[in-house]
Amino acid sequence: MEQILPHLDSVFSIDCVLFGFDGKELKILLIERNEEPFKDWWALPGNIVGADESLDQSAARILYELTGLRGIFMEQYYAFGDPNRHPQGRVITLAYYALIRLGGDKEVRPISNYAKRANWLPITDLPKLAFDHQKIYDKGLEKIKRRIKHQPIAFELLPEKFTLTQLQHVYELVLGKKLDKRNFRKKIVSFGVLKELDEKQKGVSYRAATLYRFDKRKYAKLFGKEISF
Amino acid sequence: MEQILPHLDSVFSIDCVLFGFDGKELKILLIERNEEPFKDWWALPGNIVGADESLDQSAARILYELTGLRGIFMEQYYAFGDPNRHPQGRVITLAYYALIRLGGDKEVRPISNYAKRANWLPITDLPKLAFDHQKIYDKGLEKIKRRIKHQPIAFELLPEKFTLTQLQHVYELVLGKKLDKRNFRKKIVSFGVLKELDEKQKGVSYRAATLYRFDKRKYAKLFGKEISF
DNA sequence: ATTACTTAGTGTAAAAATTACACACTATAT
DNA sequence: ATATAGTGTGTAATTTTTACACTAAGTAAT
Repeated sequence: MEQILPHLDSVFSIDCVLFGFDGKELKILLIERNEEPFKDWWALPGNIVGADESLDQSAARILYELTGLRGIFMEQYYAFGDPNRHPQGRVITLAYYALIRLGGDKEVRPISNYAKRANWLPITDLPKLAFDHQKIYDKGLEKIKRRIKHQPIAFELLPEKFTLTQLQHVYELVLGKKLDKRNFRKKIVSFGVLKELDEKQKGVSYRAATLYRFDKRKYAKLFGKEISF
Repeated sequence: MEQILPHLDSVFSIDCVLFGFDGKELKILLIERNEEPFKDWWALPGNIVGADESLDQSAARILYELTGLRGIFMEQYYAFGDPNRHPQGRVITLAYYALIRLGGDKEVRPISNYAKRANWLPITDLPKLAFDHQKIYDKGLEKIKRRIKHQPIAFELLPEKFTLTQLQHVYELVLGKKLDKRNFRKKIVSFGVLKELDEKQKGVSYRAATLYRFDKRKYAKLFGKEISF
């Protein structure tokens, strides 16, 4: 984000709310700033849009630099441009959210000159954020709440193969409320975008659940029809 | 829009899709450009964001300069920033839509140095647009299609007092499909945000319909509950 | 005053979707 | 074998959505 302050009239940046799900909690990736303003505060990762980058490319780059991940689902959702949102000058920022399956292989590796460190923090217990980043985060959460009701974005937070209980768990965390198990299954299956696999969950000390996969083909065919939770 | 091209690395502008309803058709306000690039083409009105303006303020100013109207409902909906979207340099633009009741008092008065003239053109018959403005418009229409299903924005296109048939007409034009009269009335009334007036339509050569008004108070009370069409 | 015309305004039955709700089954661990 | 923890399933009641057509009210013309 707003770490660099060239003497231009205005700066255009992108800030990202990276939502991660580790099987248990919904988290976002925050960086601890190493520079003024807001030194030592937690902030959303962001950066200035490069001269030859599209907006989506820029967002993907920012995410890559911070996590080493590519091919992550990201979407812009709101531009913040209050003249006073940055204490040192005019910075208009476009917010993106990203959805990431955590807890496997890849570690977050914060290699950034303006960040001390980066951490996945549960959204249920966030620190105070720098700039207007609380507002940006709030709007991002709002956005995915609406999105998850109509678009198949929940799968982006899960491994390729998942159980229906895990899927329900994602919905519950994002929507912030409990859902009925039987009704949830009935509905989600009725959309016809899940493929039931001949495979069971492994490594659990109880009856293993059936694994499912999101079937992009079927979804593409449905396109136009509205999914609705 | 992008008429001025200072020698900056990047320019940040706002483009507006002004939807107007005159009781019959849904129209948008387009300007005919007087300068290269795209001289003589039709384009969405837009301008560069001023140094001390918020984004919403800037959008409101652009609308005011073109129409003389203030206090119009506007909302940002998408940022377009392809590096090649403007032939002469990097211009990132944020798109707003506005909803305007046409056909009364106020005339559109295009006083702009870069426009020959401005015209309300029916969305059913639009000319080719400059830059990527077709894409911007398409996305704007998409946006209000979704919005009108969940938020009470239809009223912005109507006079303060309107008939249910007029309201239905707005929905039909935006959604691009016919709706059933009885079901429409049942539903819209069931939301409980309309106030039936003791007043009838005037100046029609047939039975006058009852007038209604959008009741902001009632709507505010419902806030949180979702309207759904 | 009669008539023709145009839109307003209304109800119901069938179908579909949503909700609320509880227990037996399966696998593992001890 | 037993305890434990989560899987997986059905139904009835309610609500919502859909499809559908005629009478009433007012205006205009004769």
